[in-house]
Amino acid sequence: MRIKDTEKHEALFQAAVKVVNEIGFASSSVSKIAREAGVSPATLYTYFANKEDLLVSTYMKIKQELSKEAMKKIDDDMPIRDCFKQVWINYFEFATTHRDYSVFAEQFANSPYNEKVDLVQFEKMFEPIGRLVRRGIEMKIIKNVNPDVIGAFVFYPVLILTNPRLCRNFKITEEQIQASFQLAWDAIKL
Amino acid sequence: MRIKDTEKHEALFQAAVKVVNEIGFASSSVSKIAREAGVSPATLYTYFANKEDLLVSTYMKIKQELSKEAMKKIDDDMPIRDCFKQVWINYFEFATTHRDYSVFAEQFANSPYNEKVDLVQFEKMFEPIGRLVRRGIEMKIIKNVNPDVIGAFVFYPVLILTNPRLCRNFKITEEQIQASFQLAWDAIKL
Amino acid sequence: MRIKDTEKHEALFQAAVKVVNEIGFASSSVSKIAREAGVSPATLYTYFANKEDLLVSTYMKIKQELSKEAMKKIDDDMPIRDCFKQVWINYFEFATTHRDYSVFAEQFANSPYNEKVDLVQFEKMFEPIGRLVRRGIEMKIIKNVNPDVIGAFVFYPVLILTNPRLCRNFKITEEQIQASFQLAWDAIKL
Amino acid sequence: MRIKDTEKHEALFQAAVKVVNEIGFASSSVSKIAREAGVSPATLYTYFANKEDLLVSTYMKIKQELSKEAMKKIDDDMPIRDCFKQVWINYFEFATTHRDYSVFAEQFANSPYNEKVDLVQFEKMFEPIGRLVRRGIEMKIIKNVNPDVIGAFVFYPVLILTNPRLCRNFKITEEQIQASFQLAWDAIKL
DNA sequence: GATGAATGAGTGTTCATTCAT
DNA sequence: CATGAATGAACACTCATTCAT
Repeated sequence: MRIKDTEKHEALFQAAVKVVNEIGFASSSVSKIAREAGVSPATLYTYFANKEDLLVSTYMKIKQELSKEAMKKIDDDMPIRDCFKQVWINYFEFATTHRDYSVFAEQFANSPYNEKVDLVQFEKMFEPIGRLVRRGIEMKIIKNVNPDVIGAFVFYPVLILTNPRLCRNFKITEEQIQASFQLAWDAIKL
Repeated sequence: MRIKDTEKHEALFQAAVKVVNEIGFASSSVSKIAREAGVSPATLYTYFANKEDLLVSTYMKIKQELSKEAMKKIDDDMPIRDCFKQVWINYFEFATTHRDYSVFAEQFANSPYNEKVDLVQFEKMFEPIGRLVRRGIEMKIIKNVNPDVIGAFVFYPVLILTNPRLCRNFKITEEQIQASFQLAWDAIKL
Repeated sequence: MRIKDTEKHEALFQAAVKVVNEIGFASSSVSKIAREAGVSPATLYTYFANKEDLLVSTYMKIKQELSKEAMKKIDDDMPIRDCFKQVWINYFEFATTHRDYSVFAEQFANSPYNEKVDLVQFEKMFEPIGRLVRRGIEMKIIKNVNPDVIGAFVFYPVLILTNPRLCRNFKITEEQIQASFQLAWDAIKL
Repeated sequence: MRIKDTEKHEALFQAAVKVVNEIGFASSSVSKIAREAGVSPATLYTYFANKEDLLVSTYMKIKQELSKEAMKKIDDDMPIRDCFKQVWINYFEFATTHRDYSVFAEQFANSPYNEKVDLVQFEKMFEPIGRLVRRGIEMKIIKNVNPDVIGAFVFYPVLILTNPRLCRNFKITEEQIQASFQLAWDAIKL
C-alpha cells in the first residue's frame, strides 16, 4: 500500500488558506481547495473527514502556530511590560508576515464553523498569555479588568492595524509599531 | 407606473440581515432571503441588480445607520473627552442593540464583497468622527497618531466586547462599559 | 410566471418507473430519471421535495391505481366467490398489463424507502378488499385466518405468476389464469 | 503460496448480508462491506472479482443453504403430504431464523443482479423439491399444474408470512404455522 | 497475500439568475 | 410589477476499482 503523504496533508492546509484568501470563505469549495493542492477532491477525504474538519483543522493549526510564536523571546524574569511588549510585537510580526493566516482566521472566526472549535484545546494554547495577564494584575501593574477586555484593547487592534483593507492609510514602520504599542500599553497599565 | 414598493425593499434588507445571522454568510442564498422577505426570488431582482448589490446595499445601510447613531447627543461645545465618550457609548449601544447588524457587518467586511463598497461614500459617513479626532489632536488632547490607529484602539474593540462569541466571560453592565471606555480613552489621550 | 406543468409531473412519474425497470432500483439516480423525463435534475426538485419524495409518491400512485382497478366490476350483491375471483382477475390483469409498475413496486417494497409510506393512507386504499375478506369470514365462506394470511396466499402469488423472471416456464393463458385462481380459492375457502 | 483465507471469505459473505440488511441494497457499498468484514476494500478483490461477484456469490450461498435445509428430515417413503409439510416447515423455519438471509435474498432477487445467477446451478439445487412435486402429480395427490404455480402458492407465501414488514398483524405461533400450512396444502391438493 | 492511498465518475441537492406569463 | 418555473453549473461527498508498497 501507498504510505500516507504528509506533504499532501500540509499542501491541503496551505491550499485551504490560499483559496480562502483569494476568493473568500463563502466561495471556497472543497474541489477548489483540492485542485489548488494538486489532488483529487476524493483524495482530500482520506486526509480530512469532511469540509468542516478541513477548515477547523486549518484554523487550529494557525492558532497553534500563532500561540507558539507569541511566546518567543519571553523570559519569566523580564519585567511585565517588556513581556507584554514582546508578545505584542511577536503577534504583530506574525500577523504581518502571515497575512494569509490572519485573513483565514478572521473569516473563519466570523463564520458558523467557529462554533465547532474545541474550546478546551483552544484555551490551553493561549494559557501562557492568560497567565501573563493575571500576573500583571496581581502585581498591580495592569488594570484589574476581565481578560477578554485586555484582549480586545491590546491584541485585537493588531489584527486591525495589520489589515491593509481596514487600515488603508496606516503604513507599517518600526516607528509606527512602537507608537502603536504605546497606545496598547497606556490602555491597560494602571 | 406604481413606485417600487419601499416596504418590500425594506423587507429584503431585514431578511438579508436575518438570514445571514441565522445561517451564516456562506449558506445564505438569494432564494432563502427572498423567502424570508415573503417575495419571490424573481421579485428581488427588481429591487437589486444581483446578489452582490443586495449584500453591499444592506451593508451600506447598516453603516449609514451606525454613523448616524454614533453622532447622537454630540454637541460641538462639549469637551473633547465627553464627545469621544458619547460616540463610544453610542457605538457600544448600537452594537449591543443591533447584534444582528454587527454580525452581518463583520461577516461582510471579512468577505471579498467588502471590496465593492464605495469608499468615498463610506468615508463621507464617518467624516464627523474623523473631524473629532483631528480636533483632539490639534488641541493636544489626544495622541498625534494616524486616525486608523485611533479607530483600531478605540472603536474596533467595541465590536469584540459586544460579541458574545468572542468575549465569552465578559458580561455587559454599566460598570463594565465605563471601565472599558477608560481603557479606550487611556490608550489615546496624551 | 410559467405555470406548473402537470405533464412534467406525470413524465417524472413515468420516468421513475421506466428507469427503475431498466436499470434497477439501486442504480436509479435522480439525474437519470430527470434525463429520461426530459428535464434538468434541478427541475425535478420543483415537483418533488427530494429523491425519497419522488420514489414514495410514485409508489403510492401505483398502489392507488392498483387499488382502484382491483375493485372494478365488483357488485355488492355478487356471491363472495365471484367477488374474490373478479378482484383476483383484476389484480392479475393489472400486474400483467403494467409489468413495469409491478417491478417498481416490488423493488420499492424491498427497499428501506418502504418504511416511509403513510400506512394510514395505504390501508385506506385497500380497505374495500379488507371488507370483502371480513364479509367472507363472517359468512363462513372463507377460512377464519388473519387477513395477512389471505393476502399471502391469494394476492401475493399473483405477483409471482406474472413475473416472468421468477416464473420462467409459466405461460399466461386464459386457461392457466382460471386454473391458478382455483388454487387461490381452494387455499382460502372453508 | 498460502491458501486464501477461508475465514475472510466467510466474513465477507456475512458482512455483505449484514450491511444489506442494515442499510439496504442501494446504499451498500464495497467499502462498507469490507469494513464490516474487517478487511481492506482491496483485499475484498482477492476473494471476489468485483461487487457483482460478491453479491451473486452471497445470494447463491444463501440459496444453497436454504435448499439443503429444506430437505431435512425428509424420507422418500413418507407420504407425499408429510413430505410437503416437512419441506414447508423447514422453509418457514429457515426464513424465520435467518431473517437477514431472506431480506438479502429478496432485495437481490428484485434487482438486476438477479439475471447474473447461473440458472443451471440454481435449478439443480431445487431439483429435489421439483422431484417431489412431480411425484405428487403422478400420484394424483396434488393438482397437475405448472411447478412454478406450486411454488407461487406454497413456498412464496412463506416469504410473505415471515416478513414482519409485509405482515404487520400476523404473529408467528405454532398454531398459526399449522393453520397456514393448511392453506398451502388446500391450494395444491387434488 | 494484504493494504490504505488514490481517483474519475458519479451521487443527491442547491445555486444565482432568467424567462414566460 | 410580480411571480414560480426552469436551468447549467456548482456544491459536498461517495462510489467501485486500481495501484504501489
